[in-house]
Amino acid sequence: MLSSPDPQSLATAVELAIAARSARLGRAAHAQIVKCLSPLVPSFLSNHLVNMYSKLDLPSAAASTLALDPVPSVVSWTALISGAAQNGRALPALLHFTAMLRASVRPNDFTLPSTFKAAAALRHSLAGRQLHSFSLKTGLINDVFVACGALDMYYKTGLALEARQMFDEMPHKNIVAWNAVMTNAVLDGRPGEAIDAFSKLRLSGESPNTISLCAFFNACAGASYLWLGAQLHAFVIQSGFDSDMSVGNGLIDFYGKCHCVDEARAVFDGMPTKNDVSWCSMIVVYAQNGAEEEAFNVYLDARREGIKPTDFIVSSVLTTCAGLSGLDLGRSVHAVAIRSCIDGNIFVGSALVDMYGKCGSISDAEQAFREMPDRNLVSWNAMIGGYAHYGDAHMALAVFDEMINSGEVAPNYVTLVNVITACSRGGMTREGLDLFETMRERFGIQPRTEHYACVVDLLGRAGMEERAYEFIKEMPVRPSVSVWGALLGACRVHGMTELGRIAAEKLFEIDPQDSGNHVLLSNMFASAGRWEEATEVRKEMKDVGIKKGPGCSWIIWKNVVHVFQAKDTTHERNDEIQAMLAKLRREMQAAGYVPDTQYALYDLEEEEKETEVLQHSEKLALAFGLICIPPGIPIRITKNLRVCGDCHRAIKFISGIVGREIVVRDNNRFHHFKDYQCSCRDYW
DNA sequence: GTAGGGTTAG
Repeated sequence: MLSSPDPQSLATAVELAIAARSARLGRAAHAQIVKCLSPLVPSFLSNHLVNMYSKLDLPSAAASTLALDPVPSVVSWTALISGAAQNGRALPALLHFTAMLRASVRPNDFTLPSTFKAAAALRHSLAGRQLHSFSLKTGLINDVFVACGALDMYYKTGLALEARQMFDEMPHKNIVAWNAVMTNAVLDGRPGEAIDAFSKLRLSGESPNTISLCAFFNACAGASYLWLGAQLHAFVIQSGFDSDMSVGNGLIDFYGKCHCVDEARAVFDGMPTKNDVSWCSMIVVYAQNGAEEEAFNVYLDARREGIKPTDFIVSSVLTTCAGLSGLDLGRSVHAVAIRSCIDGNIFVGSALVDMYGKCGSISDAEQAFREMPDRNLVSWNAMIGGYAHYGDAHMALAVFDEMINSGEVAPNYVTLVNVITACSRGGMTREGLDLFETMRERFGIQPRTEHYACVVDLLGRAGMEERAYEFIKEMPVRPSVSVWGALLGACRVHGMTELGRIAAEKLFEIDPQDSGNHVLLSNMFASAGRWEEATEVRKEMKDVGIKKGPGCSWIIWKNVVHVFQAKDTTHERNDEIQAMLAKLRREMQAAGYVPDTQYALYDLEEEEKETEVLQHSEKLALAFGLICIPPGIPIRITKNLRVCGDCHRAIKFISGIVGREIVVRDNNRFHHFKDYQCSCRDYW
């Protein structure tokens, strides 16, 4: 007969399974232990096994292994509790702790930190206090690990005063205590306090470690302290910390939040090893700095590198797709989410609702919303925002009522912005005003400047510009750019040139460099035939050195973004596009279309104006779409400015002539064109 | 043999 393996080598096999993070190896080691040593499995092997199952996040295997130990030791219990706490199962962790006490096993200095962590995760300050007094009575609080656990727990349960007091009273402040102070200051939105703690830490003679550095960069990112963070980056390079992955990830995020995209990329490219967090951070840097295409490319690179699409990555990329208005890209990411079994994650779900809403597929947004296993405030806001974008005020209000009645979550200021915007787009002026006037008493939400802007927009769209102006004059807070911008936009649509000029001048005062407002004013004069004033505004822009961000429209076809500017002839299929435009012009005119040349931007002869409006970017993009997208597939165009009035009329005609569905998303809302009609019913 | 503080998203 073969000699059995000795218990020590069996323990080694269990440890190897942990190191390899392999449940298969772990189960094999367990089977071998049972085969060789049953029924007398020594307690120390039982400890190893519980630890192994806990670390591999197999909670029921861990619990049943412990249950089969006739005398489970403090080590087994501790492994069970810490496994639960580390893997986000805070309530089971606390339940194990009480079960341990009931079994008359005394917790030790290794048990308490994990238990504090569980109480902190549950935001349960009473459980935390109870654990704290337990630590005091047993004297375990004198252990620095236990004290740090209590400190962190007090911060996370919102008792910052108790936490500070504990910290001040600690006889020996180790690096973990300092780090807990810093990370919690950042989490609670007090980056200055974290930076302050970092300098005190250095004065105390303690050396910062990678976690202190992460917290520091995080604080600099939150406060946009570019200079301070860049200085510490130099220190990081000197001290060799830059090869650490977490520090690198923190640096990427820091530079991204300070809008230094190239620096973030340089850190990313220079990292010796990258993980999913590094890739995700890089995607977010591009997405949050207006480079959605680049963000999507980084995602594709990550997939090619074999990076697992995590819930973080997928929700970030979905936001990118929303920004690009890339419905097909978004759908493909949705498929990835399903295959990776993360479509039930609340972040992913909300991002899906948001993406489908912003890409104009409201039924998909609704479906994604209804299928979410859990919903929170952000999910509801995304759904209401989707209907607002779509211009369906009735559905936005219906979902809003459903949210209130469900009692799941209370609305916040974003919710109110979305509902009032929906009322504005859908022409429900009375309902929108009612919501604004009662939001404070009904929902306890203080109106912010965003809400005032919504109301100005609401009145302006309904043709009540003068009333909107009176409303602005009576505002208790200083009107922001968006408030005056809403008035200017309304004046442009309704040809209220004089009031528009007042709004524009206020805008120039607040933000003299913004090109959009100058262009809007100039266009308004042009529409009114006041060419001299229009030219004057343009000239002023040139003199002050304002660069005009070009208006452009784009269309995504076969994963390629095709961008067009007005009068753009640079596209490789320009000849076909021009031929298509000429053909459309003839057919539209036969159907009764007359070009609306008030939207031409220059003082030209009538015929030249007609040619000018024909070359607007949305028409070029549409012509391109008609050439390459097969019949039956809706054509989706996105524009970075508001769609022009002539283009709106023309596209209504074209949708009927070619018998196709055309969806235009401008910076304001969606227009679904079908059979000579638009979903906005010409009210926008 | 068992433990603490961490980077990314809607």
